[in-house]
Amino acid sequence: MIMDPNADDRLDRAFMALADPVRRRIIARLSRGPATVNELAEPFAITKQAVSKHIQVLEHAGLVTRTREAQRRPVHLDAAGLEALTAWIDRYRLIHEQRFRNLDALLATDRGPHVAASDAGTTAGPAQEATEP
Amino acid sequence: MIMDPNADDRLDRAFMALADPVRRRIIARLSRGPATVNELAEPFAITKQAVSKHIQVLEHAGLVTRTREAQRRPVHLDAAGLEALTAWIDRYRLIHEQRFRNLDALLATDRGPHVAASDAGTTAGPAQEATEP
DNA sequence: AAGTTGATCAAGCATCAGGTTGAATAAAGG
DNA sequence: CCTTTATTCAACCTGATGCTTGATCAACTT
Repeated sequence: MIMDPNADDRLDRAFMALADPVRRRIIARLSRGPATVNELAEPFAITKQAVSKHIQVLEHAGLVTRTREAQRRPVHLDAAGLEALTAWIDRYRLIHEQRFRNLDALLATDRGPHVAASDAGTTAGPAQEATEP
Repeated sequence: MIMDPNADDRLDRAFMALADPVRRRIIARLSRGPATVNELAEPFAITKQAVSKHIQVLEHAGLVTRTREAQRRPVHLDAAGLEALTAWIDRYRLIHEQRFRNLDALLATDRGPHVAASDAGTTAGPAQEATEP
């Protein structure tokens, strides 16, 4: 698959899209099946134009897709877009946990660790990085 | 400082915090161990004040914590904060996939599905929701 | 053709997020 | 004490967001 030149922008838009409670509720609704703009706008106290904009944000973030059906444009959830986010988060969660396992192993074998915890932290990694591996 | 009783606000801040490439790179760095503001600011072409603000955003979002150590304030990753985000995303990803499994089962037993796919979608859920279950 | 429904475009406005510079605080080290 | 180091606070600018109202487009319905 093609990795678009700046995957950063994709993540920017996706995380930003979920940083709004209205858009999160739209995602929650779409997880139960596609819906039109009117249907999606119904629970909210804002105009349909505003909801339409929210959907455009979600679409541009790669979290939803749209089809044509007469004059309606049903919105569908795109699970792959969500998965990209959990993939990013989980990567660093796992690196973080791995670091703790390494530290635990070190403390188990080496007796007499009189260094502070934070000091041990700064020297735990072999510094293998560039720009978001 | 009072802890807001609104879980929405916490998700707002957490997703918003990750919607910035600088803050994501800070998270990536912290996954390898704690670091000070100066260390975190070094790879960036912005001022330390700006990085300090970014760290405050991450802290307010519950993604990092800070300790005191002489005049330095090492920043530590808070894995629990990240986990809350994957938990939110995965919930709706799973609901979405479950819906597909239900739809597949329906199409396997019921012969004669002449309705459009999107129409089937709008009637798939029994509408059991309030505000983000 | 005329009207209705569904959704978007466009312009305007209030608020906020990210960045800067400059001054202020806090803890070490002379 | 004064100086250096590490970090934050305060004021300010700029551009983006979220929302509104009013007009426009596209596809049915009659």
